[in-house]
Amino acid sequence: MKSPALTRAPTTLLDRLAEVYPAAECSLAHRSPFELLIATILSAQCTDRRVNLVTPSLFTRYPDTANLSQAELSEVEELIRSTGFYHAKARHLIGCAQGLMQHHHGKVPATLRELISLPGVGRKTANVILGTAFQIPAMVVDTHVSRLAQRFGWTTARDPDRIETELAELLPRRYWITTSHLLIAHGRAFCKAPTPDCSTCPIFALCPRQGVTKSR
DNA sequence: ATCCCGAGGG
DNA sequence: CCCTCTGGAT
Repeated sequence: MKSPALTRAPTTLLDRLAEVYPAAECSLAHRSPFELLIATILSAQCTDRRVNLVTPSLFTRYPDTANLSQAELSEVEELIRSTGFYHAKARHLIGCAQGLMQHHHGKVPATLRELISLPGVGRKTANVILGTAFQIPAMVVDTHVSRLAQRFGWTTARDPDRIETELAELLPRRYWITTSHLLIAHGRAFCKAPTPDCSTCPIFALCPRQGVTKSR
């Protein structure tokens, strides 16, 4: 069945974004589900670059779920300090590992419900895991995706859950995770809050909103 | 000073 | 819906 909304699907814009950000999808794809879970929890309010700085030593010290589940809190805190929010994140990492050991045979589950029930895993993190590690259709809605979806006129909703629903209806399932990664990449590079860099934006010509948003 | 690829808790 | 948690980049 073909939804009328699907005709609004901005395929030209997405194709162009895919050209501009060819690596957007695979930036995290090389990680195992375990490593991706850890890296995604660490990425809250923190850039990838800083996450990539601490993960090597973290994974060397705690190669798998069993090791991490028995980690000393203060030791984990020290290893991840530079990513910010380290106290909460360290507790979440260890709590996740313990949850995986107790309820999932030490492995990362592949359902939204099970993922969200892990400490420190919310809807955004869960969808990153599903879409990127398990190739299950998933729409990741973070602050970038919300902002760009609004600027592009794909939604008028503010609530992330509603935005997720609307984008999921707007786009074919196989585009969900790709679109998420492309919007995130573009939101970081040019379409920033509150003032996007429209003058150097590589997709300005295709932007449904060009010039309307206050920009530089 | 101000802002980050969030989640949990009040 | 609000607040808090954190260091680092700009």
